[in-house]
Formats: sequence, C-alpha cells, structure tokens
Amino acid sequence: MSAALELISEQGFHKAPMSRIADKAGVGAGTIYLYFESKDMLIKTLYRELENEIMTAIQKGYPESESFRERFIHIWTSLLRYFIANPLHFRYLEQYHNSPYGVSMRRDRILSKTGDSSIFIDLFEEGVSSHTVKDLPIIMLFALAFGPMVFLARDHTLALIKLQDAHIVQAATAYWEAIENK
Amino acid sequence: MSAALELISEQGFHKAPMSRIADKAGVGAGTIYLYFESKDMLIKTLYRELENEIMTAIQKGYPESESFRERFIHIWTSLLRYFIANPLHFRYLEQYHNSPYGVSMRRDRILSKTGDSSIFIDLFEEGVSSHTVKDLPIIMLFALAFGPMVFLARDHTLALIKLQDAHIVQAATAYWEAIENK
Amino acid sequence: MSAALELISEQGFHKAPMSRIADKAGVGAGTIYLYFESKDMLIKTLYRELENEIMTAIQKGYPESESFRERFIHIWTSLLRYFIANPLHFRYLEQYHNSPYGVSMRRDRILSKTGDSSIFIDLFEEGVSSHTVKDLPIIMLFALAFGPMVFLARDHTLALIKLQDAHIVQAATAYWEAIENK
Amino acid sequence: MSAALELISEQGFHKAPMSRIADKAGVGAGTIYLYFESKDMLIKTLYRELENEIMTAIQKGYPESESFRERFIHIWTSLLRYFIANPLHFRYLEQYHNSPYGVSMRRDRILSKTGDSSIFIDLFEEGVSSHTVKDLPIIMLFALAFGPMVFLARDHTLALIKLQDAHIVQAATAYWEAIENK
DNA sequence: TATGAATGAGACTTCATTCAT
DNA sequence: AATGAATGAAGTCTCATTCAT
Repeated sequence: MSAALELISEQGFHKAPMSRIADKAGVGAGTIYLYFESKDMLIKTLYRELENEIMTAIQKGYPESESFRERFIHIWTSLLRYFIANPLHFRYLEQYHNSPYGVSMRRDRILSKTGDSSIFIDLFEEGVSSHTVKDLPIIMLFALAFGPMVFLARDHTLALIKLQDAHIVQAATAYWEAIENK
Repeated sequence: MSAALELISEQGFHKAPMSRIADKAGVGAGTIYLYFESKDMLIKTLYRELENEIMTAIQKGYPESESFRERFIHIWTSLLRYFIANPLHFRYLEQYHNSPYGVSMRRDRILSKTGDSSIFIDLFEEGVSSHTVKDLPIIMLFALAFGPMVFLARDHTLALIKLQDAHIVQAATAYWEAIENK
Repeated sequence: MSAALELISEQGFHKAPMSRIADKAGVGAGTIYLYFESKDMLIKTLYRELENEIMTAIQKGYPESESFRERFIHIWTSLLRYFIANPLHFRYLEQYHNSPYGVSMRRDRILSKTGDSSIFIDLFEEGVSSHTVKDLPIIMLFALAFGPMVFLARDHTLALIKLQDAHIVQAATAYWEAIENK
Repeated sequence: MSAALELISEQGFHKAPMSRIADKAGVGAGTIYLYFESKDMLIKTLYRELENEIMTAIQKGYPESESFRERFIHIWTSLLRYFIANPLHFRYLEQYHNSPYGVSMRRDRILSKTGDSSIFIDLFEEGVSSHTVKDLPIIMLFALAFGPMVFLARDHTLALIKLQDAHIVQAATAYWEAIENK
C-alpha cells in the first residue's frame, strides 16, 4: 500500500501499473492479488486507510468543551497541517476524488450522511442551529470552509507557496469571518 | 471537440478513448487526426477554447469604474454562474487541472504570471496595494477566493445542491468578508 | 515522380506516404491516382523510368567496334559515374531492389533473360564464348562485375569515401583482372 | 527471435508485424515485450546475435600463421559458405543493412573503426602496408572484396544459381587477382 | 481534371489479471 | 503463501485509397 501511495501520488494513476507497484514493494505482481481483489480494491482500501488516519489526526487534541469557534478552527488547522505534513496523502486524496470512484463516493456519502465527513456535518449543524454561523445550507458551509483549505494545500504541495504557520492561522481566521454570523 | 468535451466531462479521460470520441462525433477515428496532432493536442486545444470562452463571459458587463468590491464580486459571481450554466465545461476544467497537463501548466502560469489568470492577479495586486483587501500573498488570496467557488460549482454540478441566485450572492458576500481589510 | 524519387531516396519507403509525396509535388493527394493506379504502380513506374535513363547513359559513347575489354570498361565506368552523378537514382534503385518488388522482378528477369539487363548478359556471353573472360556462369560474372560497383557507389553515396575519377579507373582495371581469362 | 528471423528474412520488415511474429512464435503479442523493449530492439538484438555467430564461424579454422593470401581466402570463403548454409541469416542482414538502422550503424562503425568489421579492416591494413595488395583506400578494398560475395550469396539465396564448392573457390581466386599487388 | 477531407484497417505497445510452479 | 511469465484486449496513431465537390 505504501508503494501504491508513493507511485500514485507522485505520478498519477496511469503511471502506476500494478507491475511497478509490485516492483517498488519488492513483491511479485501476483502477490498483490492475494491481499486485494483488484486494482480498484487496492485503491479504495488505501483511500479508506488514509481517511482513517486523517480522522485520527483531527481528533487529537480536539477541544471538546471549548467554544464553537475554537473547535472549528482546531479542525480546520489540523487538517491543513496534516496535508502539509503528508503531501503524498493529500495528493492521493486529490487523485482519488477526481476519478470515477471519488465522484460517486462523494455523492453517496453526502446524500446518505454517512462516512467520516459526518463529523463535519454535525459540527456545522450545531453551528447553524445555535446561530453561531450563517444560516446557509450545510453543503455551502462545507464548500466555503474546505474549498480554500484544499486550494492552499494544493499550492503548498506544488511548491507554489511555502505556507508558514502564521499563514495557516491567518487563513483560518479569515475564513471564520466568512461564515461567522455577525 | 464537443464530443470530446461530453465524454471527458462525464466519464473522465480514461473512459474517452479516441475511438469513442470519433463515434460520438460521427466521424472515422482517423479524421480527428486531421484537426489535432494527437490526443494531447485535442485536450489542450479544447482547454484553451473553454478558457477563452470563460474570459469573455467574465468581461461581459465588467464594472470598470466601480469600486474594487463591486468588480471583485462581479468576477466571482460571473465565474460561478458560468460554471453553473455550463457544467460540462466546469467538469472538463477540473479533469484537466487534475492531470499532468494541468499541474505543469498551473505552475508555469502562476510563476510566470502569464495566461489569462493574470487578470485576477492584477486585480488582487490592486486590492492589496490599496489596502482594500488583507495583506496576504496573492496565491493565498487566490486560494481563498476560488477555493470555495470551485467547491460550490462542483457540488452543484454533482447535483448535491441546487444553487439559487440568492445563494451565489450570499456566498460572494461571505467570501468578501473573508478577504476584506477591516 | 520526382517528388517520390526524392522522398523515397532520402528517407526510405516508409517515410514517404502518398500525402507527403503529393505535398512535395504540389498537387492534391487524389491527383496522383489519376496517373498511377496505386502506390505500387508509382514505385514500379518510377523504377522503369530510371532504368531507361541509365541504359541511355550507358549507351552514350559506347565503343561498338572496340575490343571487348574496352567495351566492358566503358559500361562499368559509365554506370558507376552515373550513380555518382545521380545519387538519388542510385539510392532509389537500392531501396527498390531490397523490397518485395525488387526481389521478384530480379528473379523473373534473369530467368527469362528479358529486361534491359539482357545487354549485359549478351556482352558476357560474347566474352565467354570468345574465351576473353573466364568460363564461369553468366550470373557469377555478373555478380563479380557489379557487386564491387554497387558497393563503391553505396559508400560514395553515404559519404564514406569520395571517389575520384582515378579511383574509378583503378577499380575498373582491378575488376577486369578478376574476370579476364589469362 | 527465430520467428522474427524467418518472417523478416522471407517477407521483409513491413510484412512482419509484431502480431505475426508472436503468432509464429506461438506466444501472445505482449510476451515479446517481456524480452525486447520494442520492435526496434528486437531487430537490433537479432542483428547482433547473427553477427556474433558469423564472426565465430569465420574464426573457426583461421590459418593464423599462413600467408596473407591464405588468410584472406579463408575469410572470404568462410563467409560465403556461411551465407549459403544460412540463407535466412543472409537475407536478414541484407534487410537490416538496407534500413535506417543499418545505414547509420554502417557509417558509425566504419568511421570509428569499431565493431566486428574491424577484423577485416586490420587484415586489409596489413595487406596494404606489406604491399601484398594494391595500394587503395581500405573502403575500396572492402567494397571490391565483399561486393561480389554479397551478390553471389544473394543470387544463390534467390535460387538463381546453385553455387558449388568449386564456384566458391574460383570466385575467391578471381577476386584475389583483382586486389593482388603484382 | 483536380482536389483533399474522410475513412478504417492495421501497426506498435501497455497493463490488469491469471495460473503453473 | 508467493511468484512472475504469459496473456490479449484495448489504446493511440498512420496512411493508402476513395469520392463528393
């Protein structure tokens, strides 16, 4: 899986044939099929693995009893810091989302409110009902919150900008002002 | 080109082999090569075509002499409206940006400040130097501005939300508050 | 035909598609088919044309009434000089001989003793029956005579050697000694 | 490789598509690419293989300590006998030399005096410096020596003549007289 | 008579997957 | 359980030839 992660992140799906993944992992090509039914399954399993790791990272130090604002900023900055610290993970997720798997998965999840993203949904619902954030559809809040973050992470990953910690806090604050209900 | 647009937008690059594009266009497979040197060239040419169309759409009704805020909101909403009106175009651009072409092009452009995105860059530079928007690196402002918009457009395209005009204005305003220098 | 000659000589058959030939000739692709039934026919016709030209060149100044040796050396040097003066023609003939056409044509001709090479055959038969040259099968004499010449012409054409007139005469003489009946 | 040898020898490069070679070899089309990077590499590797085999054949029974004449005739007749015994090899080499690969290789080798043909070059240089053969450029001697042999081999291969051993010796002797310094 | 856009068979090559070892 | 050689469908692209204009 880590061989697949490296190859796909760095070169994209179509430059990561199973044979190369096997080579990089130091195993035979057939061996992969003992653990994964198909390339698709490998890709999906790897995706879930990363997702879990990310959720764990976010929950670490989560200020359960602080204000909504604090909790929101914690999540937002944790996520961005995670992506900056793990650029391969970020690039993999991007590749995944921009593929047939990703699109259908995204739709399924959001419509059924399942999956790990439900944490975010819950948070936003609390924010709306407590009039702490603007009264907008959850999905819009979601887009407004994570759109900038993904873009920042991408620019950083591509080395177009070198995000300092100060930038991250600035961005989180700026973004908070966008959704805050004043 | 419109056959390519449809297939690639709806199914992704790797489900759009030249033979299917040709079929959909109602021509022989070889015919495409009379007009495009290679599949790559077809993809790039189509990209530029769409980009031009978008720039035209944005410039229509541009309030040249209005305040910075008005101009900014004009561009932001025009772009989002364009994507909502042309979901295939939007999805095509997304596919393109998430591919080897897109990544290298993006880097080249931003670093060399050429290409159509220079319009945005100019606008932001004006905003920063006139202290109308926060003093952040241009790329961050860019990410903060277009990140949410792309996410909104994506959600709309995937029918996860049906953006009304009211939503668009709300989002533009919310976003303005995020970058505004108060 | 001269467009075909140039392209095929310089780049080989497989880099001389009909479309390029037409372009170089300044006509439409279809126009060629008004004058030649197919690419094969074009190639064959061009071959015959060159062959005729060569036979004409050889016969010019042919010392009809001189000794066998004089006549032989005349033919041999004329031919080599022709190839040196017309490298494109030489390269075309080489390409042709090394192709399905060439091989079958060669066999047909020699077996049926038709075609222009019958001139050479007649000459050699005279030489053998008059005991001027060694008593070897005609085909062997042919090979012994034209093998070196073709090699010399090839080396000259490829710029591996720059044949001076002195060389040509030396070679002709040397070769004469090989077949001469002493 | 032997499937490629047969097809290319008998039908030429362009009637030997990879699919036919694979069929003839009784393997799948992709299998060839496990052993050869490309069709070009297959062709080149096969060429080198044959060349090695030929050099081995020539060196067998080489009369190291005999006179120049003996050594020269040994090489010449060995080569011709090899070609007669292995007509497919001969035809393959011919095809190869008459192709983009062959032409550039030939030029490289002769100019840099590398490759197996250097054996011949050394021999001729000895002959010239010891005044045993005529004082002509090496390339000319080369052409004078191997031109007839190639032609004879070709005629035999095409079944235009059935070379007996006596013929071979006659031809070698005749040729020796052409280059001998008298 | 001339054109040249259109065709589609066929070329080379890649790669997810299988299976005998 | 592990291997990796073999497979062959599918992909991109070329080009001799046709035919409506």
